[in-house]
Amino acid sequence: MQRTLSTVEYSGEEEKMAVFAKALSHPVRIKILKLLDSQVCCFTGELTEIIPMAQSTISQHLKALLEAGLIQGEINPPKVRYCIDRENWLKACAVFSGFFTRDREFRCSK
Amino acid sequence: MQRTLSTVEYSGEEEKMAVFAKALSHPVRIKILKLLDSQVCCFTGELTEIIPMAQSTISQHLKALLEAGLIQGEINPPKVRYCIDRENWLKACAVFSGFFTRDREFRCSK
DNA sequence: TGGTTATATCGTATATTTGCGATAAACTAA
DNA sequence: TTAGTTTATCGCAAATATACGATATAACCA
Repeated sequence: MQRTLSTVEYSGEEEKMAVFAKALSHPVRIKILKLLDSQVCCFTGELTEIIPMAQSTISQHLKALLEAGLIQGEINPPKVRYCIDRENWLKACAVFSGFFTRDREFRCSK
Repeated sequence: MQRTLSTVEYSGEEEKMAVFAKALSHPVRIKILKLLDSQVCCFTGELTEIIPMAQSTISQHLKALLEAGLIQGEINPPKVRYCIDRENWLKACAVFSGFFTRDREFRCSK
């Protein structure tokens, strides 16, 4: 990609929100988060049984969610138990709520 | 990309949220929405003065926001006045709030 | 040690996104 | 009609995302 010399400046909030939004920009990642949030499942294997996608693809999506900070992985050999990263979940919730409601009313509780 | 025969099924909510999230997955689009929301500017030209990016690139991002339904464009020759699509804005707000708080407390007002 | 299980990573192919300059399109004004 | 203004679209190149199968890794058990 060609790029100009001048770079656009973004606030921390804008960049953080873009990272969270990118993690949420694929429906299968939303589905995974909902499954984890509802405690229906925790292990990768359970996800691969529910979602008809290659195991490597699921693993790739889990990595994306990990890197965005939305989930945590706890190694439980030979399995890995995934769960929502509540701290960042709240952060994401606050970022989106703040964005959509700005100077207007907003609430975000656990 | 290779694809298996079986396709993953997504709910309307999951797909709608992914579309909104994708629109929000680039910091410059977040910045544009914030500028439009704060009424600081409305015309494409004003955005190109504030954001150091090629006019064609800004126009491209505006198109992405239009297609996601987050903004509306009102032709005012030879200019185009952009503004937040409040109806879909509220829809997006509800989708994200619902997602992040699920069975827990949540509020989303204009 | 070797085999099993669960998950991650690699390599690859294709699709999509992002950015730019150049150009087209739509309209106004002279 | 012609020129000017503003915005959209085209064409291209580079980067990133998405999906898969194959393979590597890590831990356990026999």
